[in-house]
Amino acid sequence: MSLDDTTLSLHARIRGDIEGAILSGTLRPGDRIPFEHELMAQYGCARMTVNKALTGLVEAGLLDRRKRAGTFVSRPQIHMAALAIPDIQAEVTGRGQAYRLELLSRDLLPAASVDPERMRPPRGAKVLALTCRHLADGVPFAVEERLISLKAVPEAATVDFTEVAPGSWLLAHVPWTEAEHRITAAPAGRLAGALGVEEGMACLILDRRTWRGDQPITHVRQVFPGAGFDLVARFTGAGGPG
Amino acid sequence: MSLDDTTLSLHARIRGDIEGAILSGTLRPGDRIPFEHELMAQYGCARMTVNKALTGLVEAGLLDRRKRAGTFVSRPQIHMAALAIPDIQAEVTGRGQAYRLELLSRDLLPAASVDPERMRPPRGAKVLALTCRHLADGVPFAVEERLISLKAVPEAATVDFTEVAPGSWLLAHVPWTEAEHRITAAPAGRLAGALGVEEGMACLILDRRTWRGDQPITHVRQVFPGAGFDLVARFTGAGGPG
DNA sequence: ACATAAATAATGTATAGACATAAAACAGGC
DNA sequence: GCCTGTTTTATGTCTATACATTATTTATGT
Repeated sequence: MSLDDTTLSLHARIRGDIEGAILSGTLRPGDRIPFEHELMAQYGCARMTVNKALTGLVEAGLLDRRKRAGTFVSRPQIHMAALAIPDIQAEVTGRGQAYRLELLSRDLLPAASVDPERMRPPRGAKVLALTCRHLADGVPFAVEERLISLKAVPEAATVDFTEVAPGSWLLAHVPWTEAEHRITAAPAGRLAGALGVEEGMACLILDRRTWRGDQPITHVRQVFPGAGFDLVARFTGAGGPG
Repeated sequence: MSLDDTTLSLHARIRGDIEGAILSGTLRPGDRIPFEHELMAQYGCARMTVNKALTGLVEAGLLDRRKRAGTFVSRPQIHMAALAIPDIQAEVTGRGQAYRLELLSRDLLPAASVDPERMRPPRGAKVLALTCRHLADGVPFAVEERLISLKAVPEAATVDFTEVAPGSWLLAHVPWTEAEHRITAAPAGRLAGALGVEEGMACLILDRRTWRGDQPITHVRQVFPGAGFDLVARFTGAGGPG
């Protein structure tokens, strides 16, 4: 089962063997895998080493363990895929295109005047409202309206967002604990005018809200022309297709 | 820092303390946390116990460790959010609406005739091609074109997909290791006609491909009318907003 | 038969110690 | 200064052992 082991620690090799057997289908959901003392004998190591491998696979969601009963292959239940939070600036420059940012508006709003559908900042907090246009090789390809709670990110008030895109800056500086994405298709309206597309053209709208604990950090609505822009999510892990 | 500990194991408490300090912002990205021997003294336990807590936080992506240098709070780099793979059937019935499936076409294709952009099945494999329409309370709201590699899922050839939606069946029966989603906005075209929307109406198109190892399992293109249908992805974890 | 108690067998947690490994710090020698 | 070894130090891995916990099995008393 195990391949080349010269570079791998033993617990990583045990883990890899079992993971491989599960992902290849040799071990199927519900199957019991050998007891710790059997794996000890099989690999000629201490129980703690086997235990470390199995504990890791439990955390990864591949195994379930029950005292006295044994260790079993989990039934796939995490039907999730990862959607990369698009860092527009990094993606454009990563493709070798020239990225340019235009700051169309910048306002400081009191918390009370913020649409609660978009963000519910704490009472009395100030909110920075930005409207930006993103250009690749001089051609506009995205417009974004963003709210940033200065209660959560006070440093944002002093950042020059004509140089670095607000999304890139936030990605690098502020950790979040919760995020919600909402993806919609809609005909080009008010915002899409700045993209230079025809009225009524199908556009992709990405709403993203992030929090740290209970505190809202940012809300952004990004509008992309439907033609030529996809959101791509790629995921490696265990689950079931649908 | 630690709250109630009566029910938690010591390594879990250490881990929770550090995780809490990171998520609350007390510890910031790049900060060094105490050395193992300092945490040993602080919690009055063995190094292995501290090590187990820290190793778990490394696997969770919250910490980075460098020999000789110490242990540091990770810079948010996992800019990912989870996009639930939509189980259309479960979602509709979960909202208390009546779900109905219409199988518009069912074909068995040789591997060679499959568009390689959609799927690259192994030579000689047969591919099941399905076209379905999903209805909620009698109203069509999604159309899907799906390919299923019978090499990967031979049982699919015998399933009656007029009863259970192919997505739901695959979710329950077939594990995958890799998935790719591609989300596009486009005006209603050929497929969207079956939705009963006007020509040119903005639609949301979701392409999903899944693999187990190198082997392709399924490709599906689902078309939703732009009005009234969002994809929502919610994620709890550590990262940075953008 | 049936409820209850005890033995058993698996995982869960923790320990103290040992050696390996890698990167930073420090020394010399040029 | 600059390069090159050497030492130091923190993490990485592994061991052998101990006791705790929990679900199952077996034994026991009525």
